[in-house]
Amino acid sequence: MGGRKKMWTPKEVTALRDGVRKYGSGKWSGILSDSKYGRALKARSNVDLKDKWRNLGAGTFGSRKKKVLAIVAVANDNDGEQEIVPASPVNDDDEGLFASVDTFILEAITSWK
Amino acid sequence: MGGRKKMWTPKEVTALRDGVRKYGSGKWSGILSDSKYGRALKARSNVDLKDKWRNLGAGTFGSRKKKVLAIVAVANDNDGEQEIVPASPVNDDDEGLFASVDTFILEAITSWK
DNA sequence: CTATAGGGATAGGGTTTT
DNA sequence: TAAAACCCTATCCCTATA
Repeated sequence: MGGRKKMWTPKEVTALRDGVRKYGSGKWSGILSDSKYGRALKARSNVDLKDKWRNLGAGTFGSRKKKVLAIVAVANDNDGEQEIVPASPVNDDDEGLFASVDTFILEAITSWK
Repeated sequence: MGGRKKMWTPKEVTALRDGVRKYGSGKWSGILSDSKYGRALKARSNVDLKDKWRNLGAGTFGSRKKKVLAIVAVANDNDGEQEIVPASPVNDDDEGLFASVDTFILEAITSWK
């Protein structure tokens, strides 16, 4: 029995949230029947949508303002070994560049936990 | 606060093994409901059974083996924009690049101490 | 038969204790 | 440091109801 739990991807969550905005909470089959959202949710059943929506509402994902928790990068050291290191802006001018990375990682974190 | 941990007795382990032999791995509540095995496992919950079966190392269930570290890199593209790219092959599916990179980042963060 | 809501169970990662 | 026991919870299952 491998991989019983299929974690929701940010893409799927977005499709679900957009679907609920259009059809309303509880219209799971309707959302799946919509080509725009159903395509991204192909691997999910109407019950799956219901369960995920319940979890989103009870949890902290919500619509709150998100905070950056961490920025990481992978670098090669002198021995050619790859390692994960904290990545932060070198100076103020770099903040703009890292902003998009922050958002990217933040989306990953919030969808993960 | 002493004695928080209740070590499993040989009698309990035997009941668990016999129960799994009859009902199968994953049927924890079923095992507890069976008078033959549930009696010896009265002090254990279904989650306890799951946890014990896992650290008994039985089969492929609940392997604690660590996943291969996913690697990502932060790079500058031709326009000078910063972006995160996979540093190892991505298994292409219909989720697209975003979902794949997202997974890499999640695993990187998970492994990051 | 199809669909949703709600309660319950399981899988897998994380944490604590020995 | 390792291993056993325990905790957290996203995901999945069962079933009453319409």
